[in-house]
Formats: sequence, C-alpha cells, structure tokens
Amino acid sequence: MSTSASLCGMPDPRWLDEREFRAWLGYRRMRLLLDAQIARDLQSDSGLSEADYDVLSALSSRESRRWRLQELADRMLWSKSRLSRHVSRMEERGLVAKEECADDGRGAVIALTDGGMNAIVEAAPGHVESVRSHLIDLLTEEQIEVLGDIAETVLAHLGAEIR
Amino acid sequence: MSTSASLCGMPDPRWLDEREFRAWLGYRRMRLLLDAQIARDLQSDSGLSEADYDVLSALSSRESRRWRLQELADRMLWSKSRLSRHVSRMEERGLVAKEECADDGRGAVIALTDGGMNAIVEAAPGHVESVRSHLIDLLTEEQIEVLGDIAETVLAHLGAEIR
DNA sequence: CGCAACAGGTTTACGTGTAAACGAGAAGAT
DNA sequence: ATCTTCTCGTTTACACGTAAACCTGTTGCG
Repeated sequence: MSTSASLCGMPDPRWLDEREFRAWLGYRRMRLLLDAQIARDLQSDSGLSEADYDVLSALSSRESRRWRLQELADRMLWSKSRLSRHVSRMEERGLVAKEECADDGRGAVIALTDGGMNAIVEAAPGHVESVRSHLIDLLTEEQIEVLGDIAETVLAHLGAEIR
Repeated sequence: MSTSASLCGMPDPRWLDEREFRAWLGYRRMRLLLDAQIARDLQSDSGLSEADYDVLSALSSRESRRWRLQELADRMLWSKSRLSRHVSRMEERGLVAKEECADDGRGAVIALTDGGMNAIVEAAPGHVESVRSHLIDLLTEEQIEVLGDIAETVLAHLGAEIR
C-alpha cells in the first residue's frame, strides 16, 4: 500500500517522473524569481509596477489612447474591481484619466494622459532590455519557439485567447 | 526619429521581434491563467492554497518533518516575515506547530502535525492530476525537456539554485 | 565579565488583490 | 410610462505580501 487512497479503491496517481518534476519545479521557481527581477528593474528605473506598465501599454496600443473599463479588464484578464482600483491610483499619479462615457451613463472610459504616454515611452526601452537580459537573450531561437508553443497549448486548453 | 531616446544619443532598443514577443506574452498569460487554475483546483478539492501546499510539502520532505524557520524560508525563496505569518495562520488550522529550538533561544522550529501530514497526503494525488491535466500531459516529451532547460538557464542566470 | 554588534523571528504599517454588496443607469416587457 | 431585470463600475471587508521597526538572544571583542 502506498497511500490511503489504495484502501478505498482509488488508483495510485501518476506521480511526476524526474523530467516532469524538473519542468514543473523549474517553471514555478522561474516564475517566482524572473518576475520579481523584472519587476524590480522596471520599478527602479521607471517608477512603474508591472501592473502600471501593462495598463499604460494596453492604453497606448489604441490610436484613441482610450478603453472602456470593462473591455480593458477583459483584455488584460483582470477583474473590473482590480482595474477600477488600480486606475484610480494611477489617476492620482497623473498617468491616466477617467472620463465619462457618452454612450452609456454608467460607463467609464480610461484615457492615457500625456504624462502616462511619456512614462511608458521612457520606460519601454529599459523594460525590453530587462526582459531580454533575463530571459530572451539567454535562450536559443528554438527555445523561444518552444516556449511560445507551450504557452499557446496551455492557454488553448484553458480556453483563453492568445490574441 | 522613433522615440525621444534618439534625441539624446541613446541607441534604439532592440525591440522584441514577433517570435520573441509571442514567447514573452505567452509566458505572462500562461503564468496568470495556469497558476490561477491550478490554485483553484487545489483549493476546491483540498482546502489548501498553493502556499499551504508548498509549506506542507517542504516539511514532509524531511524525515524529521521539521525545519528551522529561516532555513525553510531560504529554501522556499520566501521572506522570513512571510513564512512566519503564514505558519502562524497554518498553526491556527492545526496543520503545523511551532516549537522552541533547543540550540538557539531565538530560533523557531516548524513541525508538521499529523493533521498537516494527513492534509498533504490527501491533497497530493489531486494536485498532481491537476498539474498533469493543465500542463504536463498537454506537452510532448521534448517540450517538457525544453521547459526544464529554459528554467534552468534563467535561474542560473539569476544566481538561484535549482535544487 | 560587560558591552557592542549581529542574527532569528515577530509585529506593524502599508499597498494591493478578491469576492460580494451596492448604487445608478440601461433595456425589455407590458 | 413604469416596473423589473440586467449591466457597469465602485466600494467594502477581508486576506495576504513586503519592508522596516522591533524585541530578544547570541556572538565577538576588549
């Protein structure tokens, strides 16, 4: 008997073999350390958090520099509560502005301010450099390709859009 | 001129090309959704958070079922503050116990209780199944190997131990 | 020994994520 | 038009991570 599961007729689980465990543990540790490092770099050389950067980046991706709150939350895979709170904090720092929505009296439109645009334009080169130096430039072309494939597979299985 | 950086003599950053961007964005989205899904599975079928699971798992990995707080924090790459607080919460739920340290009057030894051992023994099969179904079983052997390689490379660059 | 410097853990203040409750406007049915 | 129901966004209560302050022992040095 290996676990109590055997007592009640459950089949033993298929434990991870060494190779699988290495991948899973590696993924988890990479996630922990890589994200922390990139976040630290971003914070120290631009004063932005990753969340700030993502919001600014999404806003700047549109010609109008504006998004409806809900739409933006969906795109970023954030709850609207989180985005609402985050945007309020960013508004106090002058990075974004909340505007009323012409079509819908309930709606809120999040707009990138000049200050926000400036912030991301200044932050972007350093951020890309950080992502390169801690991840992309360490990998071979094949590894980059496979990482993209893995993410695509996993996300497709979870029913997410890749976009 | 592409950005203001050009005005002050900075070289243009090497932006990510399409393949690189796909890998980076994919990684970020995978991290967001995969972790959330696995955490939800774990919570709903065992009542444990990932953090709980990691603590229990680390404790159970030792014959003595005990770790000094600081050592455990280092191994888990957690701050001692975080571990201290988390362990206090787990103690209230009967999963672990804090003992005094014989060698060092300041020290704390974290011990796995029978309840905690039971909790992880019951949670483990479902958790492995969850990790398999949302990640490992979706990938080819080669992809698993490459994921492990990527993590190893990135962690080595960040100066982390793989262990 | 006695004092200064240090190390192990805990606590505090703060920022931020989540779920649920909420208020206000929109939409649909009669 | 009015009533119900839905949707949008905000707010509230709570959980949790972090950095820094803090307390308490330990260690090293005169």
